[in-house]
Amino acid sequence: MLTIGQLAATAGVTVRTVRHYHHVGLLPEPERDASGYRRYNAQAAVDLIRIRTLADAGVPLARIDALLHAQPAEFAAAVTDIDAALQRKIDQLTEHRRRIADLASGEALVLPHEVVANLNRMRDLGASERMVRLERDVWILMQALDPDSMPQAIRDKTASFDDPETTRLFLAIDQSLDWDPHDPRVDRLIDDLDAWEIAHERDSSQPENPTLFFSLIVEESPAWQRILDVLAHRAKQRRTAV
Amino acid sequence: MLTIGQLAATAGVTVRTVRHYHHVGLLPEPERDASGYRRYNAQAAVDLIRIRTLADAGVPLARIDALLHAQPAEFAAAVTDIDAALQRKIDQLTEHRRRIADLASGEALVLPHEVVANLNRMRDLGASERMVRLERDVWILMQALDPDSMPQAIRDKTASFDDPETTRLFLAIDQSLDWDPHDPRVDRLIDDLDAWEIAHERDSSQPENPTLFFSLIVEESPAWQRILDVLAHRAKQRRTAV
DNA sequence: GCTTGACCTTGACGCTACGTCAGGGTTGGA
DNA sequence: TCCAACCCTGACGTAGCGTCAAGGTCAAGC
Repeated sequence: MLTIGQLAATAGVTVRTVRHYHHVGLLPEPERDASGYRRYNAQAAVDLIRIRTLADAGVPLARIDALLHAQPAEFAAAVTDIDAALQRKIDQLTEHRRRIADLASGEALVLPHEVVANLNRMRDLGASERMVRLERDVWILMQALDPDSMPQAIRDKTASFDDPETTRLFLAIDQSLDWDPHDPRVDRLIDDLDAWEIAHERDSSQPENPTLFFSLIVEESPAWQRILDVLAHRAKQRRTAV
Repeated sequence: MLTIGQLAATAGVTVRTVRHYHHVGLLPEPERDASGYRRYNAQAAVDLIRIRTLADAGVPLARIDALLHAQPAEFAAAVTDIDAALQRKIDQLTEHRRRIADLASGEALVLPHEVVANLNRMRDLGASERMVRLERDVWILMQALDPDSMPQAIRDKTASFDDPETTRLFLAIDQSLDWDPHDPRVDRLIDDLDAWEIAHERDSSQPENPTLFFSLIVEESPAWQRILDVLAHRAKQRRTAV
């Protein structure tokens, strides 16, 4: 007669594993001796070894019992089924590895290379890290909410760096984030931006749902709360006038 | 401001997922409105999307927070580390698939082909299913406890089928399992087996720890309890005489 | 004003296969 | 008699949420 430790050693598992199999009903509870110790016979050792043979092959515990008593045809079907499940998991993990490989740097985080290049160009132009992060977050939101408009938006943005006036405004925006909303410089910036919008009205393709983009910026800066409000108001007036 | 459902939809996850991230501290709890509802700003949406980008790539949740704030060098190191962990899992599952493929039939369960062939030959000779199962279990035990002696044991067993007397005894053993221990046929069988043992004493390489094998048989048959006892007694006397 | 359906809240169990204490009794050899 | 090594039950932890349960809130239609 074997104790639980001897049985476990025979099958190459831990004592906890044997008790777990009792708990889930995979291996029947044996008789107890006078002190309450479990006592196993040789058949239990054989049963446990057969269970481990399947478990070591990745068969879920819940299916092992049925498999041990299955006819060859059922057995083969179940094995095929389990093999397919294993393959699915492997495919999933392989996909994870592919994606992990794309995560070259923390900032990139699967943003297109052109966007990362644009962000770096912003840094070269003297933009603050805060502005770069804000811009990055806008791109992240856009990719999640409106991925179809990404290619055009990227082209527009890249082209904008070739226009000195746009670049100048961009840097002014960066500076203005910390201004008081009623700083007179804010009013001058609004005028400049309004003029710029009129000049570039042809390609004013708004995102589908601009609310989140706006709030992302507004959350960062009270001045920009006012700037966006005033600009929206003026644009509305223009449309009404027409 | 977004409700939890809107936030979840924005990032393509379930509400439960967002709450889970709050619970583990991955995403900070936002302000509540008058009725106790969570209210999120756009930054929360960006944060959640960044979290999911990593999670979708198989990064464990516990490591995501550190990764989001990591410098490029740390980030690259962590990514390499996580990639290696994924590869280990893939290798493990691949090994499972290899083993699963070996489980051609329930009876085989990774017993060597020669053993399965022997079991089938036993059936052909007229052995009962019970005897076949008993023999199979002995092989299973031997493979677990004393795999080194398997090849020789298999050769011996295979050869034994070519000896008519051994085969006759084997079938007699099968019959005897259900006999009463004091049936006179048991005594004649003991004499026959004793004579056989004497004739084959040269290759009596006992297994290292025969206890489990004996008990496997004894558990099945009271008659065999007596047979093994008597045979062991006689063998001991012979050794003493020498 | 009332109903109804969709949405929100917290709390808690379930899943997989055990690992790992905690707290306490049993055995066997020195 | 002591001590190490073993046994017992009970319960929490793991990873990442899914899925009730039981109840409050909101917005729209009647």
